[in-house]
This record gives sequence, structure tokens and C-alpha cells, in this order.
Amino acid sequence: MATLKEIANRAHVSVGTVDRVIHRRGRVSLETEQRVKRIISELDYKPNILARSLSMTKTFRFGILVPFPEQDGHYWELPLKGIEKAQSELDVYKVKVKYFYYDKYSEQSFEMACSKMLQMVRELDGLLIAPVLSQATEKFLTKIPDRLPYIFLDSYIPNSRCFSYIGEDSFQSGVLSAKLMRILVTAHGTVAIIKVQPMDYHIEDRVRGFFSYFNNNTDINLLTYTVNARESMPYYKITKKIVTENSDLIGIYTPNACAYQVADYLAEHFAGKKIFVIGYDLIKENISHLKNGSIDFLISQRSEMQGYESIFKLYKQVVLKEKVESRVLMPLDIVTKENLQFYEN
Amino acid sequence: MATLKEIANRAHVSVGTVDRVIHRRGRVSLETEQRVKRIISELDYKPNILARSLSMTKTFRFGILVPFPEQDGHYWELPLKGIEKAQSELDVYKVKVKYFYYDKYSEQSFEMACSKMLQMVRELDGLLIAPVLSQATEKFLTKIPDRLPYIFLDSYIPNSRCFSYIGEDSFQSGVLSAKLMRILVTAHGTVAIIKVQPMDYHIEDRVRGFFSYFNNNTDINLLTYTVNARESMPYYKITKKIVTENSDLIGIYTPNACAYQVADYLAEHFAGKKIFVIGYDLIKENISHLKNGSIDFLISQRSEMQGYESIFKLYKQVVLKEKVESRVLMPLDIVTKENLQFYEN
DNA sequence: ATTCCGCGCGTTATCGCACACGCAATTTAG
DNA sequence: CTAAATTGCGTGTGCGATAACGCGCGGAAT
Repeated sequence: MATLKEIANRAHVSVGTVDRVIHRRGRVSLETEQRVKRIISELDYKPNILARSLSMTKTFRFGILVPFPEQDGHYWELPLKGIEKAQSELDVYKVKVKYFYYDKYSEQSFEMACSKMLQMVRELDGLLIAPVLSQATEKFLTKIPDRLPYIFLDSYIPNSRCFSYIGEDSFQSGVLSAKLMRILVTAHGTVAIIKVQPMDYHIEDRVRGFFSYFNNNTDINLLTYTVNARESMPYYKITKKIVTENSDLIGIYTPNACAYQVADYLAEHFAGKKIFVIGYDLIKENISHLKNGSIDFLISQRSEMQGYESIFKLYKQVVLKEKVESRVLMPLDIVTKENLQFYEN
Repeated sequence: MATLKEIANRAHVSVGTVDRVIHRRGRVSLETEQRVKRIISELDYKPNILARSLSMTKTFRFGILVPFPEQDGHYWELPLKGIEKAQSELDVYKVKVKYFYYDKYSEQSFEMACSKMLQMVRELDGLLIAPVLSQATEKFLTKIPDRLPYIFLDSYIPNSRCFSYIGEDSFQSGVLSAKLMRILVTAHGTVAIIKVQPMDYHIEDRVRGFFSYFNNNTDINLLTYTVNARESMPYYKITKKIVTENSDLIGIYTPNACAYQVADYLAEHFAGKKIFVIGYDLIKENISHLKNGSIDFLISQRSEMQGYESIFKLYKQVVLKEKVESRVLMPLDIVTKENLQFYEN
């Protein structure tokens, strides 16, 4: 618990000098600078965060670039909840956030949000980006000023200068789903996997993981179907198609938050035979289907914690100037009827 | 973001007076006290925690009464890790902890730890108790001074004046285990449940939950065995007994952290037939058996987070004087080979 | 009447850090 | 060669709250 003052005494200088060394504000001779630095590391000096943020005049602003909260079946409300929680906890540390929403199915909307953000970029100290529209995001990244650090949430763009990625290991989450499906289905038969257009690397990765688990397994027949997310009721239609085309259907894997739509159809029009359904994310509709048994497992990627952590990592990187891990992978929680209650809220 | 000074100005008094009102230090006339209180609630004044703990002279000390870390297969290291993490984060807030360990199989050792704690009770501001030895703990509770708040970790003693309990819903965790076992075992046969002596309510609850799930299910034969924890290699012996007595054995449920001992035996002497094993807690030995497939599922009760949270709740209750929920139930994480990596560390 | 005590309040130092400012001693420019 | 700029350093103030201290006033005790 060394203080600035102690450092100063030891180095035979004033606190002002030590402060200048720490903040690289110059006006210190090379000799004293080295002496001070040595003593700082000798005493393992850590600035008192309380005092620091108490005296700090600057407030930090982070821009949040994410899809409209209600998209993906209100999925985006979950990370936003975490973001708000982090924001309120970091309020005393003078951290504010500024939201820029976009329609994840419209590049134009995305570009609108980006340009709004760029207009006030001078007031921002860091960005949180959910790069759902990967190509459009890549273009946007080139326009971000070099001084401005950014972090990815939910999914990821390779070869960018982002300082960290907060999210899941999509491939492994596919593997996990496959394992669960394997345990569930006791009989031989067909398992359908529902892909989505427009393509999303993140989701594709889950599907790849799913297939990789079943790689050398022959008694289960894997069949891929593709829906177009811009149509109306796409999952309803595709589920209908799946059940009519496969008399030996035993399971459906929905590698996104839309499992509830599949379960809806099955519950209404296919109640006779048990079809196992595995999906993602603890959104309201999925939860109620998990409760009534028409969804068997939900994989949760700690969406709320993702939002929370990403703001905290921004705080660490920008305000505290600490090193942040370049990948922070959230646990893949297996949620079922019997442990759901502890994951809700 | 009202400050003391603003309150003072509005109430036409000095900050000293407002401070005296807030901390009930007297020397304020009834009239001004009410005026100040009114303005405080009008402006929804929340003290700045940073400034508060920066200026605070008092340091808070919490006593930790838990089993030796190495007991239960080093299980207790997990909550302790969380406790240490919380302690280091709360260091700037002037929070210290003081450990009192006991042997969970010796009432005498427990009483020793208690009396040590009571000797320095005047220096303590709160207690964290793992009431593994329930009767002995009940006796101890009567000796705790009324002024001293305490919180339970891991398990619980009813009708006590503890301000909160941090842990799992043991019954429901048994239910969850049963559900998983039900999915795993496809054939008919016997599932063995291993109880422990001396009895532990917590563990018994898990077993009750397990049975309740299978209540009206007849194609699985449930059989209870009991080990004596004070013997040497008890699980080794009991597993041997189980496999020799049940030719139709298909699964074993170990409602505590000792599943690895069961798995040890099976891997060495019973490699031929697949026996499904479900156990608890991410201790090192269990983890390696999960990896090599001799344990199928581990239920994790977020042991590290339990420790972390319990210190934070003490901080909230004692230092911030905020209300704390009387029960904080941790999620029951289902851990398998495929998602283990995200729960490790 | 003087001393004394307690009440009701204001004042001020302190916590550890950030940052603006000021003041010599030098260096650079004109 | 003098004025201006720059370097190297110390001082002082503020952030918001805590808590010790001090002071006037009035009533009780001597």
C-alpha cells in the first residue's frame, strides 16, 4: 500500500514529479525519472483507484454499436441489460455509455448508425461493437480513428486491431449441442439442423461444431435446412417442411435464438411424437418452451454477462490502462427445465 | 448526483451537521434533523462510496469459519479462492478477512476454532460461517454477540438470525442429477446412490431430490449405499461392493465431491461395461476424470463464486448497510467434457 | 456573579491522487 | 547580449466524505 507521497519521499522529489513520471507528462530529467521508476517498481506501487477517480476531472464515454434490442427475438436486450448494470456500477468512476442501434438485416441502417457515431467520435473514448454484419463492419473499422480502442461483443472479425473479444467459442458450442443431442436421441433416425440466410459466421461455426461431433457416427442421419430470416414466419414453414419430409425425425438443432418458433410448430401440429429440440439463449419465448418441455436444452452463452464484462474490459483498458486478455470466452451453460430457475433474471 | 455540500446548502446548515444527521451522531436539533432528512430524500442523495472509503478511518474485519481447505478432496479451496479474490478487490475499501479453519469430522476442532474466534470477537465486524457441523454450529451461534451479523456459506441452519445464505438449492440439484441420469441410461437396470456418514443435511437433500425425480418411474432400480467418511478409501470399497452385488448396474450417483474415487475404481477394475457416473464440484481429480470419460456429468455449484459473493454480501450488509437478499442461490452448472474448459480456473 | 457543562452548530484537516500553476535555472532566439 | 522560451521541479487546490475540534450560548451548580 505505497502512496505517491511515500514514493516521493524515497526518491527525494515531490509528489508532482512522481505524478509527472507516472503520467508521462514530461518535464522530468532522465536521471530522476529513472530513480522514480525504480522506486515505483521496488515498492510495487499501485495507484489507489478510489482517489484517482475521485480526483479525475475527465469523464469517459463509450459508444455501443449493437442491433436493436428487440431483434433476434429480443435477444439483444440481454447483453444490453448487462451493459446497463456495468454502467451503473461504473457511474462513480465517471464512465458513461452512448448507444447506437442498427437493424441487423439492413446494411443501410448499420451505416446510418456508424455515421452518427463518427460524428461524435471526438467525444468517445472507446467502442463496443457487435459485428453482426461482418462486411459492413469491416468497412467501418477503417474509419475509426487510430487513437480509439474498440472491443467486439458476441462475434468477431479477424485481423482487426480490436483489443479484445467477448463471447462464446461458437464451434465448441456446436460440439456441446451435438453431444447433448447424442445423449437425448436413443433411437436411430434423422436430426435436422436449421441454417440461416443471410449467413452469419458465428452461427455457421456452431453448425460446423455440431457436424464435427457426429463425424464418424453413422446411425444418425444429419440433414441441413436453410431459412431466410427476412421472410415472415420462416421457422414455422421450415419446421413443417422438415416433419413432412422426414418420417424418422428425432431431433432438431436450432443454432440461434429462434428455437421457440420451431417448438411452437411442433407443439401445435406435431404433438404425437417426441422430437428433441436444442436451441440457444434465454429469451422469454425459449424459456417458456423449456418449461413446458417442447424445448429440451438451451445453451446459454451468458449474454448478460457478456455485456457486463465488455464494458468492464473497456474500463480496464481505457481508464485503468491495464492489459486485457484478447479473448474472453464465456461459459456455455447447459440449461434445462430443472436448473432454469437459477439462470433466469 | 447530489453531494453533501449541496444538501448542506439547501438545508442552510454545514456539511458537518448533515454528516451528523446521516450517521446519527447526535448534536443536532430535532428541527434541523428533520429538515436535512427531508432534503436528503428529496434529492435522493447517495453518498459517494469512493470518497467515503477514502476518508474512512475504520477498517472492517470479517471472520471466516470454514473447514480446512484440503478437506472434501480440496473442495474448500474453491470457495476460499473466491474469498481471497473478493478480499483483494475490497482491499481499497478497507476490508480484511481473518480465517478460522476446522476439521469437519471433529467437533472438538470446530470448538477450538470457535473459541479462537470468540477471543478476538471485538475486532470483528461480521462472520462468514460454513455450518457443516450443524449441531455444533447451533451451539456456537448462541455465543455470538448480538451486534455481530453473520452469513452462511454452502449450507444452512434454519431459525437462526443469519442475514443471508449463499449456496445451492440442494434438493433441486438432486433433481437435476436425476434428470441427467435418466437421459444417460437408455437400458433398464440399477442406479446406485452413495450416501455418507456422518450425515450431512446438505447431501441428504440432494439424495431426496434425486429420488423425488424418479418417484413414479419403474424401469430403473434405485439402490442406496452408505459409506463412512472416516474410514480409509471408503468409496473404493463401496464401489467394489456395488459392482459385485449388481450385475445390471448402469449408473452411480455420488452426491458429493468424491465421484473421482468411484471413477478411479471403475476405470481400474471395471473398464469393460460403461457405468454412468454423475458427481459434484470441479475439483482437480473430478476434472481429470471428466476429461477421460469416466465421469459423465459434474454438477458445479459455482463454489468460487459462492466465496466471492459471500464476502461481497458481508461488505454490503456491514459497510454499506444495504439490504441483502436472505437467500442467494447459485446456478447449478451442468459440466461435461465438452464445456468443461470454460468453467476451469 | 462566576464557573462549568452540554447543546447545536460551523470549521478544517485528512484520505490519495490529478493537474494547473508558479518559479528558478537554463537554453534558445533575435 | 538581452528577451523569450523551455526545462526541471515544487506548491496548492479540488474531488466528496469523515471526524476531530472549536466556539458561542444558555442553564445549572457553586
